[in-house]
Formats: sequence, structure tokens, C-alpha cells
Amino acid sequence: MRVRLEDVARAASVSPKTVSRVLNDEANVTDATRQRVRAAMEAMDYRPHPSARSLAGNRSFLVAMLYDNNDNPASTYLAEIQDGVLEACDAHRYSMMVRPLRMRGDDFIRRFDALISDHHPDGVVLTPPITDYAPLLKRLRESNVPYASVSPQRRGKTIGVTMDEQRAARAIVEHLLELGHRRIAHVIGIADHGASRWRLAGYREAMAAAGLPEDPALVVQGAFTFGSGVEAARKLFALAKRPTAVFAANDDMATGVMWAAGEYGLKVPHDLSVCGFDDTPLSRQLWPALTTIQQPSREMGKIAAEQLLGALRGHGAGQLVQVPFVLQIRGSTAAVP
Amino acid sequence: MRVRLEDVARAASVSPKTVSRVLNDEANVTDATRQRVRAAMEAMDYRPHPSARSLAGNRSFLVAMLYDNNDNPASTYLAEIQDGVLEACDAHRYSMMVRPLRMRGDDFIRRFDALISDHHPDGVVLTPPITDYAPLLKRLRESNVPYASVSPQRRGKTIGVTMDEQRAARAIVEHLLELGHRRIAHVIGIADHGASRWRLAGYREAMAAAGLPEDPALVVQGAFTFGSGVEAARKLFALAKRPTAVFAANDDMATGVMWAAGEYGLKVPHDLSVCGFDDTPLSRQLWPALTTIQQPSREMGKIAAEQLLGALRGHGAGQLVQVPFVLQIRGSTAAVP
DNA sequence: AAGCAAATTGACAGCGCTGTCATTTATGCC
DNA sequence: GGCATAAATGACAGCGCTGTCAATTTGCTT
Repeated sequence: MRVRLEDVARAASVSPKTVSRVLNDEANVTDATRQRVRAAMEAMDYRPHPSARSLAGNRSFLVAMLYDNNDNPASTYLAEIQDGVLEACDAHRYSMMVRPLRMRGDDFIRRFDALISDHHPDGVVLTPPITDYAPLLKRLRESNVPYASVSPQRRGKTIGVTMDEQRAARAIVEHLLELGHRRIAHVIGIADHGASRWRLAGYREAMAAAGLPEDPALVVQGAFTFGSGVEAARKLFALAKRPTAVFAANDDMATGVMWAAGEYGLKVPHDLSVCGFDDTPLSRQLWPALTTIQQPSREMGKIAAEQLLGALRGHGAGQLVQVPFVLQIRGSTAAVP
Repeated sequence: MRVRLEDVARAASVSPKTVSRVLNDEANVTDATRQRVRAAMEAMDYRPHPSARSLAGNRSFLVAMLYDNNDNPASTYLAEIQDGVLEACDAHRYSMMVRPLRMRGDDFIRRFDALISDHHPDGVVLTPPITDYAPLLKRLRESNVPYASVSPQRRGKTIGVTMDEQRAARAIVEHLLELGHRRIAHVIGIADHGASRWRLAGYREAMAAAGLPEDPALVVQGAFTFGSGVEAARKLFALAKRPTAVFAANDDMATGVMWAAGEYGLKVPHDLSVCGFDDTPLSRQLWPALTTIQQPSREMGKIAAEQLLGALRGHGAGQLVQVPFVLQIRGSTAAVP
């Protein structure tokens, strides 16, 4: 039947407890013994029973990834983060579960508690936008559940991963400025998301640094969707003094802007430069391909999970790691006519 | 601390075993006892410990959803199925784990075995395109792991959920025929996917039924991506006798076709009707919005999981349920000029 | 009311592992 | 070499639940 820890112990002529120690990388085992046990495990293709480990050791080897897909239409983004988290969990022999957790609704805390007491995750990975939902963070700390965040707004003692989105946004606007653009518009994302704030701040910073006063008409509200990009662009194109370039806070909206440009007979990039943020697969498939910021989502999921797992295993407290961005210059931006 | 089964037993003045019976909906408990135990559980907010249940009962209350995202660029589709599977699992108090399982690579079987022996799922949900990967199906049967499939190609004794994609494809082509189109092109999806075959078959069926001989130049290969849609469309538009309508095998490719139409100065739907398949969020955001087939992906995930769980709990063998499609007629299709 | 089968309930061991603590073995020092 | 100390190993109980099977109660028959 199934190979148990006891069988390995017998094969290696040690006690079950010693095998357990090797399994869990505990100290106080001689190298010779450790190797012998490892060899026996290998030879017998031993697989510890997760439930038995969990029951006896009072931990679950489970990481839960929480998301709110209701407020985040970019399923590609979440899927990539999920992939990265999963990779890290696999490497550390943890299992992962994904849980949608809609913030709306007042039974939010109850649902969260049920999740914890039903599944007993050892830790939790938070994804935008719930990285900054105060009641959730409060409850996590109260229940003493370790967590790591992907792109949290509030830093502080939070562990996880971030990208300097403000600097990235500034870089992409500087790219437009170098091309000679002066009337540069910005389409904002969903109002209270951290991503929207940083990208707007980066835009403002670059414009100010270039000595350009902000023109309120050139900054329009969007909602991270293709449709909101189209609508925002229509407003911009209706202006007496049209912008020569548009920086949209994500690729979906940028695609909407390009679409609307087609409606208005504006050729991209000849009549209008457009750039986005995220480097979604779509951005490469468009023609012309979109100038954008590559955000290593998969890598970020992986790093967040690694920080969490490191903290769980007691390897220090875990960091808030910052990953670099890449400015992807493609065909959708060109010098001003 | 934690409320255990034993505590509930004491509160209800019965033996632990009886509480266990109530918990698992077993027979041979009087209604009076059952109610008393249920009341005690409720009052104490009892949550069974999944690991203990799993260890003692030799089952995991775990469903694994397998996918191969390498060959399936439509992350929205998978995310929706995942949501549906999760909903069903939650309702039955099962937990769910998602696992990418790339079919390429000869260590495929080893990776699958590791998955099973590491996590012991009680059952597995298969998503396209791995629903039809013969070595996987063989191994699943050998290892006696119950499974349900979403849109399997081969029916037979398989349980799960399907949609009559061929009839849906036929319906959408008939819609084009009714609008007066005769030169109707088709962009095929990835060659060996069931979805591609059915949609092509539906196209042919409709054309044949209308007495139109197949023109090989009007049937071009794509790969389910936006880019492949653009390229396919360029080939079609280069023909001496251009099609007046294009039916692409999914929305991403249809969007590519619309994009290419813009390049060629063709107005949709005035000069060209375009339709897709899947009803992705994108299809509604385009202008004009895309005529397409609505496939209830979330619902399908839920149904597949329910069939699996039903079979696991011994409520009959489980069925292959067929769900209806909806032809979504939007602005991208119009009468032939 | 006794007698019997069927339904209901309970006692107890054990699932596979780890925590605690006792015991054995190695190491350093004078 | 002898002793104190530290490192390595092992014995054993028990995590919270369910399977097995025995004990008890119930319902029905005669």
C-alpha cells in the first residue's frame, strides 16, 4: 500500500521521530543519519500524508490566495499572480487554494472567519485591490494569520512585493516628452485603487518636472476597462485643443483609446501616440503594438508567496521586495508631427 | 479553544460517533437525535477539522481542477470555470485546488502521479483542452480517480458538462445567411481542439444546408488569438472576391478581424459583418459590439463540479449535462449591402 | 407479554504524523 | 581518562475524527 513514515524509519534503521526531523529540516540530526534517511525516502518514493502532518503538527501547509474579482476586471493579471504563487508554494511543498472574497456586503468578516476556520491556512496572499481593505487587515492581525501582499498601497510593516509604479508612470510620460509631446493626456483607473493613484502621481511628476502646468481637461476618469477607455478618449478628442498623446493607466483602457482614435480617423502613432500600463498579452497583439510598462505579475506573485513562506518557516520576518519595471517601447508612440 | 466533535457530543448528550453520523448525513439516526445534534453544532459554531476527517476517513474533501494554460490563452474562460467549480465545491463543503498540468513533456505522468499522491484529491475536474488527452484519461482510470470534464470531445461514459457547439456555430452562420450573406468566411481555432472542430463543422453544416458549396479560400486557419485573427483577416481581405461576413471561432480572433477591417478601411458592419464565439467581456466593450455565442462558462464549471461531487457521494453515477447556448446578436452583423 | 429482527447508539482502536521529554551518545576540557 | 556539557536519538502519547463491531433500544408479531 502506501509508504508511511514508519516504513522509512525501519528501512533507515532509525526511529520514526528522526525521520520526521529530517522531513522537516530540523536541527540535531547528524549528516550521516540525514543522508541515510533521505536515501531511504527517495528509494521508497515516500510522500508524507498532508492530513496527518497537519493534524499532528497543528499547521496545514496551506496558503490561501484571496482576491476580489468583482472589482478587478483584469483576469489575466490575477491568473498570472496565481501562477506565480502556485509555483512558490509547490517549490516549498505547500498547497495553495484560491478564494474570491468580495469586500462588499456586511457579512464580510463572517465569510473571512469561516474561510479561516474551515481551511486553517498557515498564511494568506492578498492581491489588489483587497491589499488595502482595512477591516480585512485588522481581522488578519487579530486572528494572527500571517499574510503577504502584492502591490499594497500602505507599506509599513507589510511584507510582500511592490513595483515602483509611480516611477514607471513617470518614465513612460518622460518617453512621450522626449518624443516632443506637450499636450499629453492621462486616463485614470478606478478611483481608490493604489495603482490609479501612483500612475496619476507619476504622470503629474513628469509633467511638472518638464515645466508643464496641469490642464484639468487632459486628465479624465476611467475605470480600467476597454469601454471606459473609449469613452474617455471620446471626451479628449472632442476638445478644441486635442492632446497629441494619451497615457492610459492600463492596457485595456489604452486599447479603448486606440479604438476611439480609429473612430475619429486618427492614425496611431502618426496623429496620436498612445501608451498603457501592464504589458498584457493584448498589448502585443494590437497593431500598432502598444508602448507600455511591463509589470512582472507572475514573478510578483511568486515573490509575495516566497516572502510569506519564509516568514512562516521562521527565516526572518519577510521583506517588502521591490521589483523592477521595464518600459516596453513599441509602435504606438512616435515623435509629435 | 477550538470546538471539537467531542464537545458537541457532550452538549447533545450523545456519543461522538453519533455526531459523526449526523455530520456525514449517514442513515440510522432518529430525526430527534439528528435535530438535537444539529442544534448543538449550530449553537457552538462547530467546524469539523478537515485534516482529522481526512486522516480517519481516508478521503480528502478536495477537488482538483486541472488545466493547461499553455495551450489556452483565454484566461477569462478558465477564470470563469474556476469560479463555478469553486461555487459548487463550497456548497458541498469541499475544498478546491487548481493545478496547471502542461501536457507537453514526457514527465507528464510522473507529475500527475505526484499531484495525486501529494494531495489525494477525491476527484478531478478537467478543462479544455486536457479533457481529451488520452494518456491522462488512461491514468485517471488506472488510479481510480473519479473525474468530470468541461466540454470533452469524446463523450461516452464521461461525466461533466457540454454545450452543443456545433449547433451554436450553425445558428450563428444561419443568422448571417438570413441577413443575406453568401460569401461567409470562417477562421478556425487551434487545430486539434474540440472547440475548433465543432465550430467548423457547424459552419459547414449551415453552408451546406443553404446549398452553398464550400470555398476553401474562405476557410483559414487561426490559433484562437487576436493576432491570428488579424493575420487570417488580412488573407481574406486580399482575395479578389472578399467575403461579406466572417465567422471567427472565438471572440479574440473576431476582434482581430475587426481590427484588420479597420486597416483595410472596411466599416463594420456596413462593409463587413463579423461574429465570434464565447461572449467574452471584450465582445461587449468593442464598438460595434460583437455578435457572438454566449457560453455559460461559470455555470458549466459549476455543473461539472456538481456532477463530480454527486458521483463521489454516491448519488448515482453522474451525467453528461448539456447546457443551452444563447445567440447574442449585436452591432457587428448587418444585412449585406 | 414474550420473542425476534431491525434500527439505533456507543466503545474503542487507529488513521500517519509530531510534540514533549527522557535517554543515549559525542565533544571538550583539565 | 574522567567528568561536565551539548548534541543526537528515541519512547510514547495524542492531534480530531471515523471504521468496525458490539450493545442497546425500538417496533412488530404471535
